[in-house]
Amino acid sequence: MSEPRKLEVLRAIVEDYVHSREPVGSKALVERHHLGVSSATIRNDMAVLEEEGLIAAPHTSAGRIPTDKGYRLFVDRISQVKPLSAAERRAIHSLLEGPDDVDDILERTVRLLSQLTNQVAVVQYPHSNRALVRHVEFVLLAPQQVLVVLIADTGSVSQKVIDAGSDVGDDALMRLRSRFLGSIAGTQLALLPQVLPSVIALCPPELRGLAQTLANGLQALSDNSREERILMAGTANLARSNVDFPLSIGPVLEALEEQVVMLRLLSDMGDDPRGVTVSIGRENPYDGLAEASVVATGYGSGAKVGILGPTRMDYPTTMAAVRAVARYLSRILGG
Amino acid sequence: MSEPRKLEVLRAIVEDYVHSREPVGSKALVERHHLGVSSATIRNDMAVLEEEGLIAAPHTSAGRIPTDKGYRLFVDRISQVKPLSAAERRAIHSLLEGPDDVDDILERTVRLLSQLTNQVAVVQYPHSNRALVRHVEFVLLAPQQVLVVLIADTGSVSQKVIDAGSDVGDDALMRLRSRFLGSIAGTQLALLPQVLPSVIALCPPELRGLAQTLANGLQALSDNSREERILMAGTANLARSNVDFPLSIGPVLEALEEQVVMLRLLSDMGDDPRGVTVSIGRENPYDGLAEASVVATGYGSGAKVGILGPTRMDYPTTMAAVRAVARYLSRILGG
DNA sequence: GGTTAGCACTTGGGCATGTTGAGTGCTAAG
DNA sequence: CTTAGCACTCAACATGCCCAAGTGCTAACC
Repeated sequence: MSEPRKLEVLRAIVEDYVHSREPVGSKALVERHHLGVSSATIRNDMAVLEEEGLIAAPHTSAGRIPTDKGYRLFVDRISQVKPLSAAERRAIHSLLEGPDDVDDILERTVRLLSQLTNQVAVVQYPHSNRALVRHVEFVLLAPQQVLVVLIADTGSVSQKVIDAGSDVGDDALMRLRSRFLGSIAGTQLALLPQVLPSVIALCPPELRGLAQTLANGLQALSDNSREERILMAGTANLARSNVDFPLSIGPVLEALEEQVVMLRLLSDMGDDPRGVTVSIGRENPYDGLAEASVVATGYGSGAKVGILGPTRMDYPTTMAAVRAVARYLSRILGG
Repeated sequence: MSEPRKLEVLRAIVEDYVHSREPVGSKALVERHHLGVSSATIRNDMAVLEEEGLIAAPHTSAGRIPTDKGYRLFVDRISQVKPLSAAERRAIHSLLEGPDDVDDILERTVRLLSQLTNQVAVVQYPHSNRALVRHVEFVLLAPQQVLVVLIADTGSVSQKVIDAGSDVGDDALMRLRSRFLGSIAGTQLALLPQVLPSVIALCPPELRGLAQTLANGLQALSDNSREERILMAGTANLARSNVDFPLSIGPVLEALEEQVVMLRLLSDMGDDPRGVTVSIGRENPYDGLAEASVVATGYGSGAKVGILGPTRMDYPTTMAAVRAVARYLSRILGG
């Protein structure tokens, strides 16, 4: 039995199964793909593949379906990313043009990606490490409540209401605003922790308490504001592709709702800058996603875009779509 | 046949069916509810109810299930809102305390509501009609791109990137900022359309073009920023309660993703300030929701909170939960 | 009049049984 | 190493049967 043919058989099984959703048998295989051998030979090969844990039979006399491990091998060694169709390229082009809000762009991106792949699309807010502080605003909402607004030069705006603990004067707030603004405008968000203490130190003693509170607020905003959130679209696709497995859809929806879960999932996936990363079925740390795969990649300065779908998915085209969308996204939002 | 008993029978059918998910027959009915009559009598009553279109039989010899019309009658005339349990009251109390962001509060609200009801919870961003302009900020992102930020005294922050058409100077922007701020700080968002033209008129001619553009931006922000968005949680509950009807879950997810659909749905539902409004099954304009009901009510100054679930739902408790949550929300966010 | 008991009738669901066809594994020959 | 052939397995489908739940109706009852 030749090694190349064995891989060819696995490829054929994966492709047929993804296409038909049904276990594929040896006879059907030789008919659909012109491997130059008989079904009996294929059967032998399949027996080997099964022994190696790459495929499995749902019951004694049914065809085989790929295991997680089988998909893994397929993705890593057999498949090659399919180029997108011209229509798809055009769709990406046109949908992502227009010099709009970051939020707008991301929203359109997930929609587009979910339509291209027929899966659930997910995008993480862009990392703002390199982003610079463009503006800071303190707004008094109530005697003890201050709204802290942090605006980056990327156009991202984040805000937070903080509790001052004691009454705050409007003038004090103004003075602090100028101080903060003067000191931190233009610095990288990531450097705030190092810069803020010196700002506080320079404040007149009577304002220092408030300054500290505000600094904490800014700190929190720069840490976890945007980049810790995700946007998604296309959950309805779950219902469509999983007509037969309604059971598993619940846990998946739960996972999708837990932003924390999705964020960990995305960031745990390596950061290969050239290609997309795939996490298949049980490779996946979260139990609810045992029958799901995630295809994702980084964009811009390290945030992730990707899709989530059933393990039985068309990896080559999906990977192509994710990669293409990520590239455009990088281009639009700047590296 | 007495009218009151007929209603009593309908009530019993609804309650049993909601509880058991199975068509309910005449015999089971007399056993579980001590109506003082025999099953034969109930059968006669049921025949009448069926004639009136309030209940239906899935097939010749099965029990009856309520129709949309039946639920309608149940909700309107028979049921009375159940008081929440002490534990539930406490949950509402504790989860909604904490003087945080509007976004935070809303997010916690939908989570809470979805847990209380085991349905999909939906909340519309609060109407900001009465909100006052607290602050305005123009930030230059690129030579021709300006970020317009509008901060209301409610703590709501909305932003938008606009294209200036020609290069913008930082100083010009500063001057305009002061002008706008001086003129519109403290005015109601809703009144912006009337106030903005006069601000522009007062600008020096060379700035008027830019002023107009910025004013348009502010206008757009005040119109459609927040109040046209919704937040939701608990989509996983759909999968749980609909174990038997996996078919219908797809369209429902689609509807939920289309914010426009949900917004229309919510605003089309009357605005009875005292009670919750219920829209049952096909009463619902959107086809995908033919087997779903929406229970919603207004809060604050007219935005909606509510839940969406299968027509077969426990209306009394659900309505109670929605009402209670809406009340707390009104209280926290201020009328 | 409304209510009830009794009974014939309908029908989906469960179960045992049989049949079919796809698919396998194995063996022996090429 | 490949292939033909064959016995074997087993889900899926079909058929027939029975049962329980539930109905609708009629005739008696209060």
